[in-house]
Amino acid sequence: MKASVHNHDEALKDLRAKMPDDKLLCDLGDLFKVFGDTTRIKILYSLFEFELCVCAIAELLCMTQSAISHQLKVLKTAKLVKSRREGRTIVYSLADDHVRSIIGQGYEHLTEE
Amino acid sequence: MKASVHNHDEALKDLRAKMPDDKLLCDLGDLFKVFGDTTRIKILYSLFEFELCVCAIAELLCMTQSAISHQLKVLKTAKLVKSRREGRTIVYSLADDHVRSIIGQGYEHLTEE
DNA sequence: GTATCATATGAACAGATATTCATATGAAAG
DNA sequence: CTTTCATATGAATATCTGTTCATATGATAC
Repeated sequence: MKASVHNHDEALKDLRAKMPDDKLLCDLGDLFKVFGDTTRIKILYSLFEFELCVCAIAELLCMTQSAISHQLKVLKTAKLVKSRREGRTIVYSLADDHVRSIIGQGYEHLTEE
Repeated sequence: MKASVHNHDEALKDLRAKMPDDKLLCDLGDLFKVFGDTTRIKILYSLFEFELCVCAIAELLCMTQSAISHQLKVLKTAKLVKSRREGRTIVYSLADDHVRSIIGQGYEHLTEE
């Protein structure tokens, strides 16, 4: 695992102490992985203003109900969306404002200069 | 592509007009995909305070120089890190503050309640 | 009850991706 | 100019992931 000869032990000793634990970093990666798919980004974006039922999202994005349902499950597991039954349809909405913030930051990074 | 019988054309007509174009949504997904890997998150985190050379990161994360180099290329292509030559080592640092903001928002989402 | 509508789910397959290994590049030291 | 050090890169592989297809669940209407 020794990748080099030159020494940075002093710098690394300090850094190692400050690094968050593996579990957290792993969870962070997993969270962003959820944002890292065009379909899921589109679903989240479509829920920015209104809540929508599954088939509305499917129709909007021109995709299969099954595909949307699978992705909604991923989003729900990550607590990015929540759902509510209304008769026989199930209505999804954003879970909280972090979704908007995170996407907003990403948007800024992309559009800036 | 018709996924249902019940009608939401009025709601969708409005929404369709407001959706950002596909290219942007795709780019957003691609950006978050870069954050969606534990190794890359660790690399970014290790650069939060100091700049580091490739072999320092490899040593810190107990990974191959090659693996780190490959991931640094991904991060650089996404403009999340920048590099500078210094003698025969190459020193990497965060490209801008969006990285910290985005990771910070993710962290909040995870640790909240 | 039975039929229909809305959604969920499991298995399977195709495409994407992270690491490894071997090697190439490129700078400094001797 | 040869050697060594630091990094980059290409190909190969094993793993992961998103969609599809078929089907199950669960609620309403008749």
